[in-house]
Amino acid sequence: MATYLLDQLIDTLKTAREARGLSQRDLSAKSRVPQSHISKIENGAVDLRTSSLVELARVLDLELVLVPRRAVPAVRSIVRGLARGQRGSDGPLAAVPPAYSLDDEEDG
Amino acid sequence: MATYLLDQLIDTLKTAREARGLSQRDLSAKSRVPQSHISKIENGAVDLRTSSLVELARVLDLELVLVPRRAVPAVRSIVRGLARGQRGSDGPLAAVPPAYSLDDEEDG
DNA sequence: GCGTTCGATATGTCTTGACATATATTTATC
DNA sequence: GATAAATATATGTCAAGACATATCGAACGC
Repeated sequence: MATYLLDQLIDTLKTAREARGLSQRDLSAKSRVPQSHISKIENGAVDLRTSSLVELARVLDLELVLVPRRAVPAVRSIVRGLARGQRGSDGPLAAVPPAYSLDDEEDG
Repeated sequence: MATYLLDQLIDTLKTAREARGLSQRDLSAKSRVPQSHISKIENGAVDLRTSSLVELARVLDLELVLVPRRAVPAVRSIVRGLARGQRGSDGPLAAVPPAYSLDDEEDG
C-alpha cells in the first residue's frame, strides 16, 4: 500500500523503464531487485525502501535528488527540456525555460 | 544499516533539519515519524521506506525528485543559485547540499 | 504442442518502524 | 562539585510489512 506521495516517483520509474525497452526482468537483472518486487512496486502494492528506489533509478540513469520546494518548478523545466532532446550544455543556469511541455514524460 | 547509496540523502535531511533549528522531536511531531526512528535514520542504522523519506523531506520543504543523470549538473546549479540568491523566510537554506554522487555516465 | 518471455501471485524470511525506555547533554540551584 | 530537571538523542523489543524464491497463466513464435 504505497502512499499517494509515491505515485509520481513510481510512475517515473515505470515510464523510464518502458522508454528504454526494458522488461521487469531486465531491470531486475541489472538492479538486483527481484522482478516480483518490481511488479509490486509498479502496481503501488508496496512502500519500497529507499535503497530499492535508488537502485532502480540508477539503472535507469536517474538520480534521486532532494530539491528545495522553491526550486522544484525550475528543476522540472530543466528536466522536461532535456527529455525533449535539448542539450543543456550551454550553461548551468542559462536555460530555465518555461514549462510548455507536451506529454513526452520520458523522465521524471 | 543503510546502503552507502543513501548517505547523501540522509546527510541532506539531517543538515536541513539542523539548519531549520528543529530537534528530532520537532521533526517527529511534524512528520508523524517517531523520534526514535529519526535517530536511527540519521545514524544510518536503517534503510528507510520511501514514504518516510518523502514525509520527512516535505516537512523540511524539500521534494524528492528523480532527475535524469544528464540534467543533474544543471539541477545542482539551480539549487545552489537559489540557496544563495534567495533566503527562506525563516533561516539559512544554504545548507541544502545536493543528494547525489558524481559518477556520471553516458546515456543509454 | 513446446519453449520463451512477459507481468502477476504464493509462501517464507528478514528488517523496518512503533512504542517504551535509556542515555547523554544542557541548565539551574544549592 | 553534586543533584535535579529539562531537553536531545540513542537503544531494545516485537508486530507489520518489505523483500526473496519459486511458480503461475497469458501472449508470442517455433
